Amino acid sequence: MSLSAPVTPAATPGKPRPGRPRSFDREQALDAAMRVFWRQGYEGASLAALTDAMGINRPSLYAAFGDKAGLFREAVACYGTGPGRYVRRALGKPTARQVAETLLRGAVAAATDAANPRGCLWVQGALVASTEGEPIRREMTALRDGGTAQVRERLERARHEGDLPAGADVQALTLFLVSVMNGIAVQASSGRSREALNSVVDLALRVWPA
Amino acid sequence: MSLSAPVTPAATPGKPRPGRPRSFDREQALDAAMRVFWRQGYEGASLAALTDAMGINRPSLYAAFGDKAGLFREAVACYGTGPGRYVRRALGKPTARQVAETLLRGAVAAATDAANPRGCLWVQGALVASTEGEPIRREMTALRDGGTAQVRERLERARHEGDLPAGADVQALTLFLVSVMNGIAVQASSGRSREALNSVVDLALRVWPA
DNA sequence: CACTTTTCTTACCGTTCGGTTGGAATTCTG
DNA sequence: CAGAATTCCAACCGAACGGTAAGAAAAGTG
Repeated sequence: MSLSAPVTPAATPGKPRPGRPRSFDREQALDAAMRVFWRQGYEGASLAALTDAMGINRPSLYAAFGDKAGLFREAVACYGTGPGRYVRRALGKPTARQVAETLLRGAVAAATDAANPRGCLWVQGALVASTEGEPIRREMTALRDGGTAQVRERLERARHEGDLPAGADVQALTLFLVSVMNGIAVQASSGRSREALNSVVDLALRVWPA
Repeated sequence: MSLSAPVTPAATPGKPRPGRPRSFDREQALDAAMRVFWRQGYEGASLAALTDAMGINRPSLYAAFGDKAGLFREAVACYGTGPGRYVRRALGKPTARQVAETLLRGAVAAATDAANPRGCLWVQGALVASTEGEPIRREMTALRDGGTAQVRERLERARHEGDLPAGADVQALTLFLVSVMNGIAVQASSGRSREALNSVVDLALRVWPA
């Protein structure tokens, strides 16, 4: 196969360090791992499935990412700057309604993107776990709670800015928003179409005060 | 321990059959298994965890339930006649709004019952799975889809009965309802309080046309 | 009391799990 | 080129996985 590149190309040409350069692109491998965790969950994703998708073997994985939990954490972070980046975008929108709409439409888009697994890694990555995976499950719960808190703070600000009615129940609105997003993720994971889920968003937005 | 009953009591005194009677209550063991699947999911629940919670050993489990998948299917059915029985109750309500409210309040109640694991077995029992568990995951998706279809048919009927506006988008309303229920399940599984989730229901019901 | 039927118990089966070891390969440094 | 540093690869580790075999134990039936 004279078509293939040399067996050991410097994947990240960055700076010349001593020692043999790694033969794979770390970010690319991480992206592949993210998709496996996305489809199979933290515990369902076996090392064999991961290394297979990443195109590397076990010791390389451990050298680059520590262990399975470390790889998962990085994959989740990678999700946040990739498919989940709509959350940060939404929080920067000028009005509360735009925040809500961007969150909901973004959740639908991310969870039904044909180029990716269906659903949401934050939700289905570790919704339940065996006793062994329990720490990771708690981490994911905490991560989701952190996101929820950011949304609540954003809406709180909107209320002070008069962007939401003074009497609006920000806590309830936040939880409603996040719950619908979670429901959309479950539905998308079950195969529901993007159009169907956007009609759910249409209805959810009717709740919005302003 | 003279307090304990005989080592092998006829658990289901029903009809005297030949052979040694089983020493455990099948329904009680099934209930215990259901809780383990509920907490850990289909794949996360190990045979060791199951037999431990059920108070029986492996061969007894296999004799009574076939295999792990068979036990899971029975546990899911048991959930339907137990914690999930609110769905059937909701479908029998006279008005569409009562159907919706019973579904939503029931979802909150079932997912936050202190006597049970948090969340919803239908959702978190097999939301994702490894390739090995994929058939079970599909079964659960189909089961949820079946429930969704029943809700849609019920609302369709309500529309024909004039209980919903003639122009109401029944499909969208159904999906909205089920999505919010799913979101509530995810939130409950993450530890959200019953009161907080009932405030989500309050908001969701504001969408309701009638 | 045998005899049949069913369940219970112990111990085991092969496979897969997450993780590691040791040496060959590949690079930079001198 | 020698030597240090790092990675890659094959093979392996003990533990846990789902599932089963074989025989002892407990009931009904003559």
